[in-house]
Amino acid sequence: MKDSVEDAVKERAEGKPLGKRERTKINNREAILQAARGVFADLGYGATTVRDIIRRTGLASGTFYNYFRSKEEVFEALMDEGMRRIRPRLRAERIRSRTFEDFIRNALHAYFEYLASDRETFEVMRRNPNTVRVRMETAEMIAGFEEIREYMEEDIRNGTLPPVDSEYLMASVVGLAMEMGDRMIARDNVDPAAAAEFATALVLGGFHNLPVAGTAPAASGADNRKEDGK
Amino acid sequence: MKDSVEDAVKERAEGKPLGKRERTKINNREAILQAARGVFADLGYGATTVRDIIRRTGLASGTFYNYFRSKEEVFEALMDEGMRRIRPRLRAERIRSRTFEDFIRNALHAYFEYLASDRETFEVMRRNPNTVRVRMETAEMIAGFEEIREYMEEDIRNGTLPPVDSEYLMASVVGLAMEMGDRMIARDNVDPAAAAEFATALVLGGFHNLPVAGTAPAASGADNRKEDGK
DNA sequence: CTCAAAGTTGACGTTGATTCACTTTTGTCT
DNA sequence: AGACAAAAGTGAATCAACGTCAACTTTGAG
Repeated sequence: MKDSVEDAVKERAEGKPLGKRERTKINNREAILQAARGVFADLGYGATTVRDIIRRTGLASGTFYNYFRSKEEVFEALMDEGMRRIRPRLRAERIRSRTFEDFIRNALHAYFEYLASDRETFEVMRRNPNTVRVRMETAEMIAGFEEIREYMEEDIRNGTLPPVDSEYLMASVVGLAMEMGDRMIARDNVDPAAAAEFATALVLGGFHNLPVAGTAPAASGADNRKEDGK
Repeated sequence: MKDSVEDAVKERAEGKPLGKRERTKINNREAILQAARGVFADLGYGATTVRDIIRRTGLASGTFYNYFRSKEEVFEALMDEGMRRIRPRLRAERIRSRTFEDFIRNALHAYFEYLASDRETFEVMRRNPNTVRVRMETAEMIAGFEEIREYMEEDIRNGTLPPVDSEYLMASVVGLAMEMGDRMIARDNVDPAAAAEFATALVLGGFHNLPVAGTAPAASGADNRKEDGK
């Protein structure tokens, strides 16, 4: 396709004299992913067909299958890509955060900021004529969530965080962030800082009162009085 | 199919002498939904075909289309059904709850309780060989979420809840509950009470500190202490 | 008992998925 | 440079599922 310039740059940058074969392979893969991003965003995941994707690339239908086995795999690749971009940021925030509070605040900021910047990729999950939302649990995704959970466990071990159910806590934060993120993106003027602030306040305000794992769910005074005055 | 007994009961219960025509219509629809529940749970949403569903009912392919236009519509019907079962419970909790805290606590209990009881329907969203999760934003779903948001607005008006961004708050609670619910269901021994307690503590611990809507979210520094003491 | 309306059936034409024999491109070796 | 083998691209062909519809069956009213 259009080699020369970009590729030459790429070559030089990496010091590796990529052969033309390698280059087109990369280009084709990228072209497919790019096309897919667009089609998914336009038609929604359910409605797009492999052919819709190929059509946008100009490649032959057979070629597609040299790169991906199905549209699902393409979608997976896109999600993975997104997650791979976020994870290093989270890790960075983790490193520079001293306390659990810091980490949550910084991580949420990083997440909403990222989301706002890469809108298109994630709009896949909304922009659906039929309103079916999809989320794929790719290896990268699972690993990302698990990493967050591990940070929490660390904080439990070092006492910054009470010994709560780390899976639930991770799920809460993730669920909250994703759902809020969807709404944020849907708004007219996207304000990641505000969203992050909101989420942070909610999570940090509450985590001290969480029921402590292992203990009978009775403890932690503030709540769990199941309405019985009837 | 199998009329007689059940139907007779149904008839008597409603006082309406349903004709055979009406009855089979109901039965067929139910059979399709039932079959779909099973197939979705077995194969995952993406992989199931309309014909997989029909096959399990013994009906002819054409008949399916007398009831639903596509597998999406079936899925939608299933989701709607779930939501229609939950909403009255939430509404009931709403009525008997005096404060925002009460409502949140009771609603979360109701939700996790329900989820545990109707596992199969919602396992659709997990049990996926490919790990694609789907969620459908049906009219009923949207209305349900909106209803929750309205309760929150009410509480803002009557002062039980500070004037926070109700859409975000609703999204937070919903996202948190759904994600936690998924994990809860995946566990060996499902304990809705524990899940509800966890979620309640998190939400209620935090809502006092939420940034107040309308106020400029201006400062986005590492820590925004938004204490307008109310 | 008769008949029109309602509902069911499954074969059929379409469309998209996936394969694969064949062609073109690339890199290597002389 | 030229020849050749391996890699990659191509699109016609095959296959599966979709959704329709003309023909058939059941229902219920008269």
